[in-house]
Amino acid sequence: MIKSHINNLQSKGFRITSARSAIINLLESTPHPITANSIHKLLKKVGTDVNITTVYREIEFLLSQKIINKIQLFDTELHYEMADRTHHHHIVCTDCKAIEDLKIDSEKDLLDEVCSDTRYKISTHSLTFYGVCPACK
Amino acid sequence: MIKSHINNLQSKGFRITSARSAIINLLESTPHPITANSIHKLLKKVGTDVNITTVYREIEFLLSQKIINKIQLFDTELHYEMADRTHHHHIVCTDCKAIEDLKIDSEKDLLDEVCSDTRYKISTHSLTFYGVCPACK
DNA sequence: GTATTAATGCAACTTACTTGCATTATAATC
DNA sequence: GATTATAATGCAAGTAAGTTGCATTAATAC
Repeated sequence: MIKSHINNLQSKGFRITSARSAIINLLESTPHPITANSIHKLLKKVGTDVNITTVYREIEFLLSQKIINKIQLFDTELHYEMADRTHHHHIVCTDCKAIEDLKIDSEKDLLDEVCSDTRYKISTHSLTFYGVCPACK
Repeated sequence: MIKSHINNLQSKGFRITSARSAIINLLESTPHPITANSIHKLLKKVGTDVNITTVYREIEFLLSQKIINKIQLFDTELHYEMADRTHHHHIVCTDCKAIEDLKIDSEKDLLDEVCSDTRYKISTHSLTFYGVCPACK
């Protein structure tokens, strides 16, 4: 049986506050990366009206626990998504701003190529495509 | 004979100020993307002590003229590089913060895969690898 | 129920970047 | 070379995203 993030945190001695569980639930039910601001607004809608500072601190905490990942897209705000999604990338519609997940079949070859070309010890990579989605075309 | 950016701008009726030519020269001689702040500091070193506002406004101008490109890396500052470099990506050392250019042979296959998978009209994409460079390993 | 301390809210701060406006300086024309 | 139009600039103030200090609140252990 797989332990939930909440159970895991609890067993590590962290407190389960309404902000904490609400943010985890929100990110778990959001199928694309979202910003701190969106998290704040969406929590408010659901009745969990915490301070934006708390949202930022909780994001920092969840990052440190490797429960979520930070993502840079083309604008200035950082986005976040659950870390336990299987590895994928993103495609952003420059028109309607939709963000979709993307799986790349040829990814392993790509990584091998870069590893042998650069001699870097690569820890992570990000690949984002920008374009106009079928609906906006 | 290929016209320089300076000549091109001049023939379009834009003025060639010391800030403008210094920033173009700096970016042309810098083999990796740099931030507005770095541009500001480096200009100062060379004796072109312009206001940071001017740097930002010049960046905006050079972007609008498609002379430079804007690049998002993992941190909060935007980076800029000359747009006429042949298409490439970046690899960032998470230790010494060095940024290197990267060419990917299998890139066309990747693009074809994403195009046919998503039906997006893809305009651009960014691919960045993060890791530890050979010197820092 | 009490005690401990993690988590929170608020206000003030920082950083990256932008805007308004008065001034300066490039370059076209005389 | 002087005059002129206006692009470019500097300064100060503003914004937006994110951070920090500190006093207060509340989750959990006992």
